[in-house]
Amino acid sequence: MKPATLKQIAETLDISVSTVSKALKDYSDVSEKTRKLVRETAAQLNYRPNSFAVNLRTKESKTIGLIIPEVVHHFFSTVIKGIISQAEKKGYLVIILQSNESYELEKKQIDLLLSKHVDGILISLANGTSDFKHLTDVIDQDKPIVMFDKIAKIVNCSKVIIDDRKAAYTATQHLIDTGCKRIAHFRGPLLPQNSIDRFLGYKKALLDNNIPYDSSLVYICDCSDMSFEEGKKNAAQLLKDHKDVDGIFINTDMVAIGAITEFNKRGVKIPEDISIVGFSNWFMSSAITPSLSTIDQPGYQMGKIAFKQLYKELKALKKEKEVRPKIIELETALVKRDSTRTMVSET
Amino acid sequence: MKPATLKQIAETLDISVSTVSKALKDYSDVSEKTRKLVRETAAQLNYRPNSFAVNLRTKESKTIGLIIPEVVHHFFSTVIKGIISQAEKKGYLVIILQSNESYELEKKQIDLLLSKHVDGILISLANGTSDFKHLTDVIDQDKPIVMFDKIAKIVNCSKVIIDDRKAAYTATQHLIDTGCKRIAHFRGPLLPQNSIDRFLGYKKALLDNNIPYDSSLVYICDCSDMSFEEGKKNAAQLLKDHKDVDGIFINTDMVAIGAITEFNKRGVKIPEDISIVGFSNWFMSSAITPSLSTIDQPGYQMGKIAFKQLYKELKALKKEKEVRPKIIELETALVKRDSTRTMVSET
DNA sequence: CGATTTCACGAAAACGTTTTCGATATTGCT
DNA sequence: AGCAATATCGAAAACGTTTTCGTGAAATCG
Repeated sequence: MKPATLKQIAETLDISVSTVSKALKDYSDVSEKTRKLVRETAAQLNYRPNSFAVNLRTKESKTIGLIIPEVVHHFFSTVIKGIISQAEKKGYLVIILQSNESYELEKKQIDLLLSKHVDGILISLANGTSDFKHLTDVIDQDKPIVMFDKIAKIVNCSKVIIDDRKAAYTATQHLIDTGCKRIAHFRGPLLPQNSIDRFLGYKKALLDNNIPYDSSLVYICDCSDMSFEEGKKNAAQLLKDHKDVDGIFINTDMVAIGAITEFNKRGVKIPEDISIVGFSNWFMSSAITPSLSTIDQPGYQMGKIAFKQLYKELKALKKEKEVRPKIIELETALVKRDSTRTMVSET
Repeated sequence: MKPATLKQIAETLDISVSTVSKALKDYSDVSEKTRKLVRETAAQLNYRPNSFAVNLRTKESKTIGLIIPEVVHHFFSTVIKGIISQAEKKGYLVIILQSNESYELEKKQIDLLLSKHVDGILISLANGTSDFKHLTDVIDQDKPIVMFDKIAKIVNCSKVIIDDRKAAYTATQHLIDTGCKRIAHFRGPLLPQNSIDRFLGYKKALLDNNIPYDSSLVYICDCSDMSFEEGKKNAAQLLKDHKDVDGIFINTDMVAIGAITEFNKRGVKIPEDISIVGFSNWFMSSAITPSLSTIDQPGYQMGKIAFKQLYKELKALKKEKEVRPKIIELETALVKRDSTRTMVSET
């Protein structure tokens, strides 16, 4: 019933444990004959190496930790999928923890992972995180850590990101190119780097086009699990505050869809009265009416690449090689749909 | 740099390893004085028990495995969230694997988890799974396994589910109550139990109301990642085949939203021309226009309860107690929205 | 044929913990 | 004082593996 051990194989064949171990691992100093014998009886006894013992001996668990702000989120779950599929290919399993966008929780989760001795950590930062000691602690323990999407520039580790500023610039430029003159921005929370960068990209695009930046056109939303509602609320508020706005660049698709729903309800025509560009290319963006122009953010690929980088560092560390942090930037793309007008030059 | 061990604490205090271990675990046979001393130096040296060694000794990893058909899925990610939040409370970590709705992969994932010696397994079956040896194998190894949502009735283990048949019956009855006479059904794949049960509930509701069952009104969709498209396609097909249909009960919200999108595009009025009830109460159901009447399926709670049951069995097994499988049925609720008419009695 | 190399194997330590069992020292009691 | 009971500790085995090192036998070579 219980899985067999090396010792049991050794006893049935009347050889030593060491030889059995070596036979199973194709060491050169065991004859072809006994090697075959060992393999056969191992199969017979349904031998499975006891991973606990292997871990203890080799000091690695072949397991990595993954911390994300929120599991129930289309973008993040896509990233997760990319990570676990890639990890599995390399024989790694992944333990998922959630920070719930809380710095305190994030710290606790890191601690949990360290105490479980994962080989490395993949993390996307919580919105609330502004102190990074818990992260540098990981690095100090010689455990590789790579951040993705929501990163901290200041921490010296590998990161895989997109160029949020550039993407936001492109999005805003698209609004301008299609004739928008007065463009609002629904931005994300104040702390996270990508929400800052998207804001900056928006601002720069305005200035480059000689459109004055007006801070009263910038609305904040938490992007929590209420983002759809926030989108509706902001849209309603915007209609009250600024009747002259004819375009909005919105920090994330879910909020944008909330806004569209609100505009639809109030008879505001999209894109004629107001054009909208979202961010992420969430699945629903193509389903809503009108479909949402947005920035495509390659989640699956981001997960895949993040793991690949971690894996590289894992291997390097094993060979005692020095690893230098790498910043990997993934390409984004503007997806033009029905929530923005066609380009003037295209008509 | 490297974490301290019991031995190091013992040496600095010039006592034995055993005493240190016992002091840290509050054994009664160590004096208050040394206990305090040990705790202090442990903190000083930043001691962390080596989980590999603990695992080996105690034969448990405080880790469970979770296998789901698809991570990028609103319902499942909600379940995942319920599971990890509950597991964390009890000091368990969870390793997530994906079956991609493939039986072969599912088998492989189970094997992976067993070889990693997880303490128990939580699983929602792949659509393709019709043989269950890989699951009974787990039970035979005395590892607890509990299924949720997509289960196999035949396997003798705990399950947490909803009453799909009843919920589908309620949904269909709601269509009838609001005046629908000819009701179609977009069903899920043929194998999974819940897709079967939902179909049966639909059928029974018809018969109980003396509406003849017409198999040509039943459309199948895979519910893969293309379900939105499938919804559109089925809706279009339905319009071609049966102009007289005035209500549809749809296996899952995503497909229903696809259908709504298609109907909207073709000018079919919902709920006047065709009423629709979905299944799951996916977030977007309340966002789409018209908002979708649906069956609320408590994903978060399902995850929570599934883990709780597994935890119970884990504890029972530790005490060598016999555990008898338990079937836990969660309540669903009909959520009435704008895709169905108001009840005749309510007007 | 003696010396050296190669081959095949085993003994044993090590990883860091937990737990049983015994040993000493202290206390309480008659 | 003598004895039992209790408090406090340590030695050591065990969990199952990996890996180093040593050893004898066989093979090779001059």
